[in-house]
Amino acid sequence: MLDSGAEQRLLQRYPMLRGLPAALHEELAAQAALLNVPQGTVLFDELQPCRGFPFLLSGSIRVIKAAPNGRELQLYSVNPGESCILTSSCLLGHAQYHARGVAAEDVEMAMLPPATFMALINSHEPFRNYVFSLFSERMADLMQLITAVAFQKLDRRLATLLVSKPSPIHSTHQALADELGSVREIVSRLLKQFEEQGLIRLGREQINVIDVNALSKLSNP
Amino acid sequence: MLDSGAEQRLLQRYPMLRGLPAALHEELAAQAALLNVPQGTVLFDELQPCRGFPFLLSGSIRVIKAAPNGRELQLYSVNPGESCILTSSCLLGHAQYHARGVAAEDVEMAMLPPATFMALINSHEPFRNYVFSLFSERMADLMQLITAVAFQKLDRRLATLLVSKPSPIHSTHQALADELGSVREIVSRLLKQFEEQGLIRLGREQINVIDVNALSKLSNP
DNA sequence: TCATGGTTGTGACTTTGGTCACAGACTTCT
DNA sequence: AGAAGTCTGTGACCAAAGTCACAACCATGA
Repeated sequence: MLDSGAEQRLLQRYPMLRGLPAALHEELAAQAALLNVPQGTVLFDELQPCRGFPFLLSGSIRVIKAAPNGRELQLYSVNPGESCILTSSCLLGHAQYHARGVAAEDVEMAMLPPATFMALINSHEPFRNYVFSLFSERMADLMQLITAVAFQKLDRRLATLLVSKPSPIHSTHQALADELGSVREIVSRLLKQFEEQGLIRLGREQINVIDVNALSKLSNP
Repeated sequence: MLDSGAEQRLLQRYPMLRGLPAALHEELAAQAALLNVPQGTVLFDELQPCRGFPFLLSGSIRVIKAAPNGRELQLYSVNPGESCILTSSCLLGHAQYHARGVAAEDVEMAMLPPATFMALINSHEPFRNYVFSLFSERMADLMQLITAVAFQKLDRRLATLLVSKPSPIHSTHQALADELGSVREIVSRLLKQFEEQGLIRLGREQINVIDVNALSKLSNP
């Protein structure tokens, strides 16, 4: 059940929900549940069934694959205004999750029960188009990721990661390794090389990008 | 324009197209174009816009990513009754292709213009659900592929590939390497090892799986 | 301040996969 | 039968990434 403040923010983040037919609008407000979850919470995991569709209002979610030996790889991250396409996939395919979702920061979201989500999809074309284009986007991301993992060396992928973040970057080498699907030592080593080449400057949990151009060239040669 | 024979076969392969409202049914029959393309044809490629939505009637399509150095990696393959979700993605996201599609055998398909596809999606719920579940399935496949590429050694991936095909397998080592995103020599070497372990028997363009159990265990330890 | 725990640096080593070069075998076509 | 092209086997070598072990460093709070 959403209060009117929450509903305002929902519509602001997700404008394609405006102009709903009255009945749907009622149902949306009545059925959605406002949730606050702290950073680090596992929101869903592999082999679990889906319990609903989340509209992210603030914070962000890392969607990752974890290997049995402790290594992990980030598939993508979800930000406010986007949606967890993996969840859509589960709901629409009546299947289970194939990855893990973790709150990267404190997260506030409006959770929609499956039935309401299906009603939205079926009766509101703007929302449907929104879901479709998200599918399309994520699909492209995943394919990009696959080629990166299959064909690109780690220094290039690391460079790509670095330029994709606003400098200065606050994260540990381990966290970067987890995004790339690699290990801490290798990332440390590569970062060191980048520093020696004058591309970045390293500090504790901090990376300053000095030469964006050179990094970009490395990232996309 | 479909003749009634082709339409029969289309409906047989794609039963969710039955029960269309008359107007849509007309449009489908009028707008769809029957195409025959020989093995090896590149049906679409990266950075091209989509020209339509294909219903595969016979044959199959390999969807691959090609690296600049000549290596390639198969993302998935499309068989009759399925659809090229990548194309849906393009059409629905108004974007371009992110991979290449090649006819693995001679292919017969009914090509739907974008506008007709959109009309189908928007007005026929069974078809829409079909597209959604395909999205869901492919998404799962891609995620599976990502973890395989990122975390599994090549012998395991090769074993998986071998058990997924009906024995005897007729293909060259190069073709297997292209499915895995690796190179011929490595695949030859691994196959040799498998043979020495009594898991398979090798012949020219032929692989007989001897010990499925052991291979499966390798594939999924 | 001292202990603790998280973060980083680093060297030695191993494994895996890729590259190169070339030989031998088989197929097909003339 | 001979030539050309394709497919396979293989050894030597290389590079990238991962593993292990350990030291040093920093921040925090007891």
